[in-house]
Amino acid sequence: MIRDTIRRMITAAAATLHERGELELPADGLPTFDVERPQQAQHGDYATNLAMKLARPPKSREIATKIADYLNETAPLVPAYELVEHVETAGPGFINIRLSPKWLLRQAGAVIEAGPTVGNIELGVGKSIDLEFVSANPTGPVHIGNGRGGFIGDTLGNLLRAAGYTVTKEYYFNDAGAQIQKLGRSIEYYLRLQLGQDVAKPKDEKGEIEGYFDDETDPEDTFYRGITRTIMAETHDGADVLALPADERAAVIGKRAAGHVMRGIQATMARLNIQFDVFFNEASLVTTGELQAGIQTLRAAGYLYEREGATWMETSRFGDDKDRVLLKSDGETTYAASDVAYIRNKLDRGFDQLIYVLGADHHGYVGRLTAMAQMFGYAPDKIHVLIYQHVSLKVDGKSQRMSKRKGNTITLDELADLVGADVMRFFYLSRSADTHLDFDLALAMKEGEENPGLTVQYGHARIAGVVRKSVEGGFHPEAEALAADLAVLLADAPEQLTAELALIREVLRLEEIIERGALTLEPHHLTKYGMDVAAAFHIFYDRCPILRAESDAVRGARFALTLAARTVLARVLTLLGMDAPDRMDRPTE
RNA sequence: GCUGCCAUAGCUCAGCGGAUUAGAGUGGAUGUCUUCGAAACAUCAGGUCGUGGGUUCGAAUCCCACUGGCAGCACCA
Repeated sequence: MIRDTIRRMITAAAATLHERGELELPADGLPTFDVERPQQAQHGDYATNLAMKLARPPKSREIATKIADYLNETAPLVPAYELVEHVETAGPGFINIRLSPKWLLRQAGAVIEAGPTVGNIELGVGKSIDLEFVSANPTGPVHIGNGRGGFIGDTLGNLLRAAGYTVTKEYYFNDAGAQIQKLGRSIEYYLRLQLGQDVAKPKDEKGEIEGYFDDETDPEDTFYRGITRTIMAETHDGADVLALPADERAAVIGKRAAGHVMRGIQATMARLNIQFDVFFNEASLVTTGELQAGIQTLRAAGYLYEREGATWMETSRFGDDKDRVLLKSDGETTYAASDVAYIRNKLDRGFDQLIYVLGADHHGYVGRLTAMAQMFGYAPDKIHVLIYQHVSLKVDGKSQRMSKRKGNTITLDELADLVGADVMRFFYLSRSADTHLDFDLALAMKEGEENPGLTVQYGHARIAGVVRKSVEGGFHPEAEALAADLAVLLADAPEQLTAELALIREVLRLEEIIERGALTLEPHHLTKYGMDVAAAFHIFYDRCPILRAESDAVRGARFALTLAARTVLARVLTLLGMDAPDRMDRPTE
């Protein structure tokens, strides 16, 4: 990576100056310093604050000058530093590094040759990560809130893979426990209704209606009745299941219904290109005995105790704010019990890190998860929890909490029908996970027509169009590009050269974007970057004729820039889980 | 009460302790197609970075308090 080279160069310069006695360093060596992209292009390609870390102004200015002078002397002599054009100092002691235009342009070939692996780095090579996201209960369709976790998780996984990690994308289905019974009773109600029986909706102990139902105020909401029809078709109009003893009935129907819901969720995920390697079922923890084994282990380790008839685990010993109930007073396991078994299952699979992408309503989970890992003897820093803030729905300019009861829930499928998967992905991924997402449907639909993400796709399609046209005209873009010497572009008109250099600079930033996204677990930088690359290409395209370039040599060089841009745009779109189209339908006037 | 998150242009949002002009998209104004795709490009207008302190040579960025908003604090899942 370019930035690493710059950093090594600066470090070496400081060391050499120190040996010569021209630079004082603290006893514990070089302080940590930043190598960053200045906000303003006139300050060069990279800037470092090393001198300011070593001393305060005005002394920092002296140090900066010493280092800059040294670099200017040595850079031309060291082959590895050929990327540097000039080093200068500015302000309170910044060292600004300007890259060589010739060197920059010549990187295009390597980008094209890297193809779909462009931007890959080795940050995580040899490390494995389990990445869990969505994990919505199989009791109903996934809504636009679950979608946020889905898009963030999926793209984060892609990003981590690009950074070299081995990533398992995982979905945990809570297909055991009370909510499945509840689902069973709800479907049983609909079954009996279908059969013309006189039944009432199921109720809890307090006599309140409890379960999962279609919204009766919305004639299009037939989700649970649809599931019911499917089950009727499978069970001789329900006869097979309704004949069961009462205590088994809810479980059997619930399990069957949950299976259908799960397949529906999987279809929704597939449609949105949210990919998973593993769909893990909570129920399997029971059948394999892992649930009981986990409890045994904790008991043997002395982390369990009885209080008020229930069995608790001492998670507070490991930093959780309170202890958690493992077994209820009626002997049933809690959700936390499954969590314990599941986290152990994951850790025993040998992952170096477990990442959870969770909604803001789960932020109290962090302490509990790390405590659980420690109870099994694993280090707490193996657990990383990425919290995304909630999605609320904006109706008539007012945001309100989504509520099935109020009939203002939107499912992911409904939204995908309206705007399409690519628009959704870009819309969601443009925002940091920390921001509250007020989903304005009217705005999303408008953005669907005029979406920044489409500009990125259009950039890719536009390039594909140029390539098509070139081939039709008898040219060989790829061969010409790889044979070209881009240094010929240095003779271009200033306005053109500026656009060409801006484009290659943008293209070469991909590795840094991937590194940053992987280190901070923030996939949203990719969308911004995609727009930057697309914009750089569009400006280049506007100023620099490709096919009609003034000479064969210039044409070849511009083919190289064009194909490098295509390579990076395709990669970014793929990381974002979007299509990289070769053509797009023209918008209607 | 305790914990986490948010407040930046009309709107939706970036902004990785820095550089006398804080960015993008969108919306507004005005130009640019007999030319490789105008879903593009160019120019202009638009901001007390919620408020008040503090740390620092330097704060939208770090710390504290406050205001407003969201979420959580179950023998629910």
